[in-house]
Amino acid sequence: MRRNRSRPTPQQLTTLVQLLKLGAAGSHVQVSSSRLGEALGISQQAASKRLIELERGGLVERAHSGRGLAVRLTGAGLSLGGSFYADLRGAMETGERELVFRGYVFAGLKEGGYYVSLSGYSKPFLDALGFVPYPGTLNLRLTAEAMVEQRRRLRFAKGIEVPGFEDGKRAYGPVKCFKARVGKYQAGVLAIERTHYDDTVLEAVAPVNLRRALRLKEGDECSVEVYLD
Amino acid sequence: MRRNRSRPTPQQLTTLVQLLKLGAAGSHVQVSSSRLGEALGISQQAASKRLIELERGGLVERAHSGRGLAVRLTGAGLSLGGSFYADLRGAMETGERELVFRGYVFAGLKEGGYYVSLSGYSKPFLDALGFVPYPGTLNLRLTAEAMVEQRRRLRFAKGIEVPGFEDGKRAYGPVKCFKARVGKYQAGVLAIERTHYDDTVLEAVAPVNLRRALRLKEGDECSVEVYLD
DNA sequence: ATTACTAGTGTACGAGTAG
DNA sequence: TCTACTCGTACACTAGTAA
Repeated sequence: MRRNRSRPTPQQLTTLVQLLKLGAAGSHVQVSSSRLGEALGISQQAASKRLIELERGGLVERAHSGRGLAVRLTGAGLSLGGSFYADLRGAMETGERELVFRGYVFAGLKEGGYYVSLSGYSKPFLDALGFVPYPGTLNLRLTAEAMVEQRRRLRFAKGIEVPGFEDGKRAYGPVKCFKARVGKYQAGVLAIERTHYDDTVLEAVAPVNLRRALRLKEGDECSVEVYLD
Repeated sequence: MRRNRSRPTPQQLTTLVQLLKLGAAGSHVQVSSSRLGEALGISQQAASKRLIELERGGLVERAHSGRGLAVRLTGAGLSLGGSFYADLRGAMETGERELVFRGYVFAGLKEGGYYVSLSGYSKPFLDALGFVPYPGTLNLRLTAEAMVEQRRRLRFAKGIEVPGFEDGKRAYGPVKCFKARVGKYQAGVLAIERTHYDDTVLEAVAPVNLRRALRLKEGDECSVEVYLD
């Protein structure tokens, strides 16, 4: 006996997820088998076959439409994708909702500090965190491997989105942040993700100059509580 | 040429997700290849091979431990699982954050009504929705297929968890609900999921007796706004 | 352009089994 | 019990190509 046929194959599942990413959840999405294949890293022919298989299994509706296909998940497909998503969310969001970081104060690259200093971010930050940040960040260098791993969780946690803005000259993108606490001060942590290198740095903002308020010097140890929601 | 080897195979991905569900994100998890195989719907031998492949790819750490194996995701594995999750979340949470339901008032099975009438739920509901519910629910029968599909989204949306309680005799489980509005009244919608049949029913609660307040009779049409977050 | 057939091939699988 | 080897097979894939 091969496999319980009532269970979707990994191929079916990943194809379904890809279709969800393409927006085939609510309404029909226009997709060609070559584009789908490209997105999945397989050939056009294999993508075509996968769609046919998904249709056989009652997971998608498939109709020829102009140059390509119009595809939409059926109720069964949505159920499958939805429970897969719900399961994964349960797995990813398990654990503490509050992370304590410990690291060492360092000057940093003033990247976050630059953004916080822009007056256009004041209102968005007030809405997101409940305070207007002091124009400068407290940078912590994370050395312990456990801390770096913990930092990585912030990449994939939802966080709070601070919307971007334009000032006429250029546009400033949205920033993901988290509510936090440093010592007795209400604070926020910025999750600006550019490179994997960033996982050793934690950037905190607060209504006050944290460095001065807590009398922190370069290299001092410091801890930050981050609230995941 | 087969496939771009830098991309995980569907098999690798689903195995990784299963490991995440088993809690291999933060710390090592004790798992036997047969149990993993069972969870994945494959044989013990295949599960063993998949773990070896994942280790080869640098996605998990694997160590023999007593009777079975101790498995943990590496940084690369967490990154992969995390971005997969983030992508899927983006896909699933796309669309309106506010759903408008339209259906017909009917007597219902009084299931939700029974729960709301229990005094032990009063405080949890107050915390979750901001009001103590009138002991009875307004039941809407959804007939339009679009409404039923929309109703299905509530199954997989996160919602607000109303914690359960014990009253000495028995324990009452947690209930998922959403903030909502019926006419001019602040309300809530209960998402008690027992069977797929439930997707044609929407159960609303409010601080007042909605049926009386809105002068609704059996079979009257009525609409409910549900807020997904 | 497309979709999707056919043919041939690599591989993931289950079964059996050793350590 | 466990893990994980070998082996034979079923199948998902790529390539070629028709419509």
